[in-house]
Amino acid sequence: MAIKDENVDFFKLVHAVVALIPKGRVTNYGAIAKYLGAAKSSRMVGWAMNASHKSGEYIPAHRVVNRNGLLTGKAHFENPDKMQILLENEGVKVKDGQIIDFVKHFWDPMVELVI
DNA sequence: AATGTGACATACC
DNA sequence: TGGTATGCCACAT
Repeated sequence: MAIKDENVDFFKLVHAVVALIPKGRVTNYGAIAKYLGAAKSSRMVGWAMNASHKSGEYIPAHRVVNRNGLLTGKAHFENPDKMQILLENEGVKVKDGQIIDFVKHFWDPMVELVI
């Protein structure tokens, strides 16, 4: 216990960024990865999301989609439809698993968050 | 230690 | 215009 409390895992960073995503906004894996300084680790972001389930905190993974604005991770939710519903509930229009006007709703941590 | 994996991204055909 | 292939890096076994 308390041996590696301050251990900064990549997951933790990803969780932190995802948790900072404003309501009604969405982002993609690459942007988060880039913000963390690992632009080529976009896959790790998705991996972190997978671990977010085990994480005690709530991670709005539904606000994270792929570069195409497609809800690729919906299958990993408890209910695949829930991801779309959550987004629509926040004002993000989703059609057939894809975000409409993804660019409008896009939230770039590099821009919104001070580096 | 080495191999496998993955909720992506990019390039090529 | 869409499928295939490869890169990429951290975590799991």
